[in-house]
Amino acid sequence: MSPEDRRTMPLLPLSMVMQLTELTARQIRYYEEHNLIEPVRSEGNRRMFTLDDVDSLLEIRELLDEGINMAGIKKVFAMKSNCVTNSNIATISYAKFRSILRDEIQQVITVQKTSLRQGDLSG
DNA sequence: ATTCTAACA
DNA sequence: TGTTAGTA
Repeated sequence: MSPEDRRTMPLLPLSMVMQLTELTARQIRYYEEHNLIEPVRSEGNRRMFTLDDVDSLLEIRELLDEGINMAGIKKVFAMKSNCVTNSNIATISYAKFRSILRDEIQQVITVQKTSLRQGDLSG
């Protein structure tokens, strides 16, 4: 079994994730509604979380502790999902690379604007 | 006993 | 976000 499978295998019930992340059931379900995590459902429609889900929730909690709201957290996750470091730099074309880089720069600019305008982010 | 959805004296 | 009601 690959390391990737270990992190994407749905195996944790809500109660475990609650203890592992120090988040309430309400919060965990709320973040799912906002597509920050995507736990699979099992028998009886119960959420089954992966280790990656736990990592995401732990990061969400850190951002929360820094005083960042849902809007800010979504932006941080959006940037991460289309960050160059998560792309296969050796495989993508130079044009593609520049395209992604341009989008990232634009996102940083957008975040900085909203940050000053509505205090979404701490830094 | 545990989790789920929906809703708010 | 908390909390509660009524289920599955």
